[in-house]
Order: sequence, then C-alpha cells, then structure tokens
Amino acid sequence: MATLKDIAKHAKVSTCTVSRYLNSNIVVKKETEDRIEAAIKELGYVPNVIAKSLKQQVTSNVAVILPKLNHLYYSEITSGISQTLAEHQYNIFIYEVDNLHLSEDDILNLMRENMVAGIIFIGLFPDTSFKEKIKEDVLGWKIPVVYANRCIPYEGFPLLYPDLVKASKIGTEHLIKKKKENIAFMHKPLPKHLLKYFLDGYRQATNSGQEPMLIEIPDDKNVIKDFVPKLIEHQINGVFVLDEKSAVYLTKAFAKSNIQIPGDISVLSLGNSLISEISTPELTCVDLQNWVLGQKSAEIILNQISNKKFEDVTVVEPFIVERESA
Amino acid sequence: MATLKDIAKHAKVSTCTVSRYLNSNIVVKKETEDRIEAAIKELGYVPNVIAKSLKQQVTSNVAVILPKLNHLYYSEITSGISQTLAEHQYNIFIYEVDNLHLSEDDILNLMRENMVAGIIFIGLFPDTSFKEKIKEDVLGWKIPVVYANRCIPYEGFPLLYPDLVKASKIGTEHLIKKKKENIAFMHKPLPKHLLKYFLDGYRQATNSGQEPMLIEIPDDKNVIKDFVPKLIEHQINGVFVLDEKSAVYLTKAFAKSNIQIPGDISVLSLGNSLISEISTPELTCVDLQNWVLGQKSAEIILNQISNKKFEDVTVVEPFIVERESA
DNA sequence: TTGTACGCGTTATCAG
DNA sequence: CTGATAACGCGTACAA
Repeated sequence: MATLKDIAKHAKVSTCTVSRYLNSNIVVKKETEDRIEAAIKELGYVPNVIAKSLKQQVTSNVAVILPKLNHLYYSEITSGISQTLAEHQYNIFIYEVDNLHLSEDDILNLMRENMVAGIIFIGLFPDTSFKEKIKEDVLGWKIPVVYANRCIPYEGFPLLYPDLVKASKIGTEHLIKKKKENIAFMHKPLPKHLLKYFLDGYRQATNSGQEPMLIEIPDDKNVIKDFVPKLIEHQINGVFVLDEKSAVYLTKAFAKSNIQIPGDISVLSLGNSLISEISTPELTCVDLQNWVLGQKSAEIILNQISNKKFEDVTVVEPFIVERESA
Repeated sequence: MATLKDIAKHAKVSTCTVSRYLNSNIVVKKETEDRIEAAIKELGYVPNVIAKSLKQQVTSNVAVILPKLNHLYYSEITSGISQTLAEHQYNIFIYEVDNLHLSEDDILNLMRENMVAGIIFIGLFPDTSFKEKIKEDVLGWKIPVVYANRCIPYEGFPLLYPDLVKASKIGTEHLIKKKKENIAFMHKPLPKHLLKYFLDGYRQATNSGQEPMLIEIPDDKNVIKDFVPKLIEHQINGVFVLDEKSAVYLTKAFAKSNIQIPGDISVLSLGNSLISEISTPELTCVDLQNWVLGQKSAEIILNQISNKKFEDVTVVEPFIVERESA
C-alpha cells in the first residue's frame, strides 16, 4: 500500500505538501499539484484513515447500540441513522445488545477503545443500566450521546421519542370520527408512565375525564383470542392495539369469532411497518415515523460533534395511516 | 485519557512491560502485575484500538455492504453476521448502498481507507458492478471477501447462497404430498439461470420432464389479482410464490374471489419472515435460513482472516415450515 | 523478567 | 508556497 511518503517521494515534494494538498484548501503551485495528482494515480494511493484518526484523536465512526437488528422497528430507525450519517461521511458501527454477551461496561469500553465519534442508543430496555452509565461515565468522556425511542425524563443527555400522547389522541379521534366511541386500549405489559401518556391522549381527544377500557395482554399470541368475549361483553366497538403484531392476532381472533372489521369493531394499531400493510384486513394505524426518528437522532449526534446547537428532547410527530381496519 | 505510557509511569515499569502484560501470555512478575493492575484501575485506562490498528496494520472491523437495512430479508442476514462477528470480538460497519450516494469505487475505497478486516457483500443487484470490482481490485488488495445471497458462478471469491434447487424440490414435494399436483410457480422478473434452478427442483420432485406453469408477475401488488382467472382456467391447485409479499397479496386476491386456501388452491411461499407468519391464512413456506446464511458468511470471513480453510461455495439448506396455506 | 528506541501513516508546528 | 521534524498511542526488536 502506497503511503503519503511514497507519494511525496514520487512527486518530489515533502509529505507535508501532499497532506496539505489533500486536506486543506491551501493553494499549491499548479505544477506540483499535477505531479502529486499523477503520483496518486500511478501508485493507487488511498489515505489511511486509521493514521489520521490517531493523529487527530477523532474518528468518523458512530456507534449504534440496539437490542437487535432483525426487527423492522429497529432496522427502520437504524436505516434513518445510517442514511443521515452517510451523507456526512460518517461510518456506522452496529452493536446488537441481545447478541453481545458483554456487560454494559464492556460495551461502553468498546466505544472508548474505538474512539467512536458518538453513540446512539436505541430502544434499550429499562432493565439495562445504560441510562445510568451514560450519566455516570459517558458524558464525562465527552462522547456525544443520543438516547432514542424511550420516553424517559430528561437527565442530561439528548432524548428522542415519538409523541405518544399525540399518537393516542389522533388514534382516538380517528375512532370517534368513525363513530366508534366505546374504545378499548390493548397493550402488552407497560410502565405506568407510558400508559399515562396514552390515557392523556385519549382524554384530550374525548374532552372528558372518562377513561377508556384498558386490557393488558400477555406476550403469548395464542392467548389474545381469550380477550374477545370481554370486548363483546363491554360492547367495545373500537380497539386501539398498542402493538402491531398483537393487532394482527386480534384481527385473526375476530375473524374466527365472525366479528366484522371494521363493521362490528374497528381495530387500530400503533406502528406502521410492513405488518400493518399486509395484514388482512389491512390495518389502519398510527405511524410513529421510525425512520425519521433515526434521521433526527443522527442529526443530533452530528450537531454535538460539530458543536452546533441541539434540542435536549426531540419529539417526533405521529400521523394516521388509514387502511381497512378502522 | 490515560495512555499506556501513563500506566507505565504510574506503575514504575516500562511501557513495554505493560503492553506485554496486557496482550500476551508472557509471564510478568506477580508484584509488577499488581502494580500495573492498580494503575489501570486508578487511571481508568482503556487501550486505544486505533493506535493498535495502525501499528499492526489490521483492524477488527468487518464491513457489510447491502442494499438496505430496513427489510427483514437483509436485516436477518445482517443479524446473523453481527452475532457471529461479535463472538470473535469483531465490530461491524454497515453500508447501505441504496442510501449511499457513492460509486462502487468510492465505496471500496472507503473499505481500504478504513483498513477493514473483511467485506461481506449481501444481495447486491446484478446492475451493480461490485462483482467485477472484486475480481479486478479487492482480491488484489488482499482484503477477505464474501459474496452472499446471489446465486452466481464461482469466479475466485467465496460465495454463499440458499440451495434454490432444493427449495424448489421440497416445496414441490410438499404440494404433491398434499395432493396438489397441478402446480404453478409465480415469480417476479427473474434472471433465466435462477428460473432454471426452480425448474430443476420441480423436475427432481416430480420425476418427470414436465414443466410447471410459470407466471411472471409485475412488481405492482395491485395487479396480482388479475392472474387469478388464469390459475382457475388452468385448474391449478397449488401455487409456489417465489416472493413472500406477493404470496400474501395472492391470498388476498383468492379471498376476494372466494377461493379457499388450501382447500381449492394451496399457496406456498419462498422465505419465512414475519410476513408469512402473520398473514391470513398463515403461510406455509420454504425457509431459506437467512440468519444462518449471515452466520456462515461471517465464519468464512473469519476463516480467511485467520488463514484457515474455507469453502469456495457454501450452500444453505432450506426447509419447509408448515402452516395453514398448504 | 524488564527496558530502550523505533516505526506504523498521518497532521501540525515551526521555520525557511 | 514548501520542508524538516515532532507528535498521536501502541507493539516489538533488540539489548540488558
């Protein structure tokens, strides 16, 4: 591999001249420029980013830490990040926590060892202690950080998440518009404060103090059908399912019980991945804009890196995608 | 940031001793070991991978080049890669070609600049010239390469892909076992040689020279229903759809035409992502083992890196996943 | 068992 | 406009 030194020798200039020609806009005599250019072509020179990073004590690599990649939810966010960073000539490192048999400390040490320019944490579960480690350690290391897709209170590092109150509000409004006013929210086990957001959105949409029916469903998809009688009994005619996959299994259960969607009961799902699109019936849903969330996460990292201003908390606006189910 | 030198000074030894203690199994006197350990703790030392890479002229970073990430097909493969590489302390760089507005040459230069330890190309379309560039350039640079998920003839660099002949064979066999012997293959526009694999598999399963009905469908999902009459007319009772999403839209079209699945016509899809699982009816499919493909790709890269033996062509075995549709 | 000194490929600081 | 030289942090001959 040809190095800068080789180019310099070949073009009969000093390494420093070559370096300046390549990196800065400082003018170089036309004649030497040509000689350098020729040498680069001839020797097939490619700059060595590693050496540059060592010298400048910075890399152009941003780490993305997420539970797993093979899930549309995360891969869409990651894709948004990847495109945005690529536009700014940054590379992205992927760390799938579920696959990495390392402690949080070890993972964060990996970041330091590799001198990453920034870290984007996506959708990490509360049972990881990353949040605490960021406060205790990462901020001290001066590594730019973004914590995406978890609605948590601000604690000193930039946060991004979808506006769940608004999601709940526009979802409820949509159901009401469709004359489905007896609404149930179905959700997997959820932290209290998240549930509160959904209730707030519901209240804003209904302009009342009344609460929707809340049904907590287990993780087992086969059990969802057991909740159908309860919905019937309470004369529910609109269900907002806060999990796309569960929404699909609910529609399957309805089909088996000969309940018409949306005739008898409307089903609205939260999230707009392929799942909602190909389900039968196709699911009306609240799109949380995962890709945009990723894009904005990347922008905030970039702003931190270049010492520009950035928001402490960024909220992404959801919107309704109307299909068949509601 | 504390450096090796700082540790050495603090522990009153030379940098070389610290380095050896950290990297090799060469014995160090217990007493000095303790002093070094203490210094590392006290100063919060983390080795600098960049400096190490520069010195050794190798990184532990493997690049994955793929069309896009937000697609279950690719993200599953990538996840397999990521887990396997992580187990060997390698980091993964992601490059989404569809998002990267760079020429093939520029992308490959990125690889060289960053001194990646290996490159995994996944599912790149024939209209990219990566294949040629690998032969012309990358192999010459001595960067380990894997070309995954495209059935192409061997041309000097390791290939991985699913066994499409076998996929076709076991799919056909399954349909026949279910007494669906009048079979149609539906597929999006496909290179001739790929189509041949499917025909071969069909012949192996039927033990005959006869050919299945072949229906090429356009990319537009709304048009799939237009092919239903043709299937009826030819008394097709088993359809093998070589694209998961199309399979779903076909089942939707059947539902609208009151065709029972699998009663009237069985539907078999190629690929086993979430799509097949949540579709109604749930799709019986041939699983191509994307995750395993990724895993094996990573293993081959690792073997190249460590100068171990590796296969030129690795074929991943598909298997049937029986659900409702066939 | 330990230490000295050099070089990996750059960029930055000076001086010319 | 250009060049010599010193770092960046580490590993490793070679010497002790």
